[in-house]
Amino acid sequence: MELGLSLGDAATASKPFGFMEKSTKLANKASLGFCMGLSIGQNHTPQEDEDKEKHGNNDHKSDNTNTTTAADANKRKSLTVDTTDSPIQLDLLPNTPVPRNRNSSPTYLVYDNGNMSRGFDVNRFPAVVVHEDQADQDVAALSSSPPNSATSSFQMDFCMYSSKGRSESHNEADQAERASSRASDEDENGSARKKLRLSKDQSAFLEESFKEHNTLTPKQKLALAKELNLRPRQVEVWFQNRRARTKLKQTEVDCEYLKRCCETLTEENRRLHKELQELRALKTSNPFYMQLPATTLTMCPSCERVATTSTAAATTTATPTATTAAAAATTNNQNNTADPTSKTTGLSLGSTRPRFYPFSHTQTHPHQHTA
DNA sequence: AGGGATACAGGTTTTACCTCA
DNA sequence: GCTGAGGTAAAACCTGTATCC
Repeated sequence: MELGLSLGDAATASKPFGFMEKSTKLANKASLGFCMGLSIGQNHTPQEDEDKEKHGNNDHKSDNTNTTTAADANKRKSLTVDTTDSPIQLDLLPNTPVPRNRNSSPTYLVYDNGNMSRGFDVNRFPAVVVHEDQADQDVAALSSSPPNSATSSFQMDFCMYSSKGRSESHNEADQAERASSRASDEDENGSARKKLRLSKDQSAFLEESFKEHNTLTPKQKLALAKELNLRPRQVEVWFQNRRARTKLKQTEVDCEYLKRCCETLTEENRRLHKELQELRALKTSNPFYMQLPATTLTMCPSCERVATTSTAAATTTATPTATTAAAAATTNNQNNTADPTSKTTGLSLGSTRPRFYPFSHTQTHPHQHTA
């Protein structure tokens, strides 16, 4: 029965990993009670690990086979960001570049419809005390471990405490057995990449941490890893993937919102075209009504704005419809600041929207082209 | 200036698990 | 009930780039 974690580094290989201390810290938390079992067998011998490295095994093999709980079926739902129940904050500012400052975190929109129940913060994490020098050493050894450095040789079983029913525990046992069986088979085959399925509690814990800050300092990473009995690399990967999921979700929401904006604008465009046709028809059928003898309604070819080409003072003689349209256009212009597409998305939809200028004064080109 | 270390984003691959026929 | 195919989410990985020292 092997309990050590070999990281392929002579300096760190002799250093037992955090789980050796037993995860009573975490288990003592009533809300997070899970224990870790260590399965016997299927462990690599040091020789095997050495052989792996010799054969160019340059990825971070995860040799710890995790028990997959029956509750994991719901984990995905809990992990994915729920945008339906929560009030969606459509802050569609352009994607701000991720600051490279390691002490700052990029701002992602996290749709959080739940309250922080524990307010977990690894910075003030009570259960883990990482001494500075120790942390530095561990960080240097474990954080962002380069290829070839993380050939772990232990297996973990994160089994839920008895907060669930017996049948579920039975299922978990079955799944653990299956996982163990698979792991055994794959080990015999050699270099199969094993994927650790994080337990529900581990995921929840990481989620809480992610809500606090979606990037990790090396020490935070180490503290989380120790607390969850994971490798720092796993915590790091989890956060990377989590950020990617958040961004993807945000992109989907943005896309949906822009689609709605497009539909709205299309509808408005259709309406304005229709009104333009009505005005043209009116002008044709009753040219004296508008008292614009030399006026023609033309569309500016460059900006597609409707404009007159005469010198007639038309506003006072506009038809009710046209007046309404003018008022609407004015209103639109005034409300541009409230247009979400022009402000919050960072897209210049507002500036390119066709504006209806039914009548204008003394201008052959009635408007200014703005960049 | 430039080179190494590090962190991250974005994309891809692999794996576990679910659904359904 | 069992089984295999297909789909999906997530873990792990790879690569390029930016930043810091």
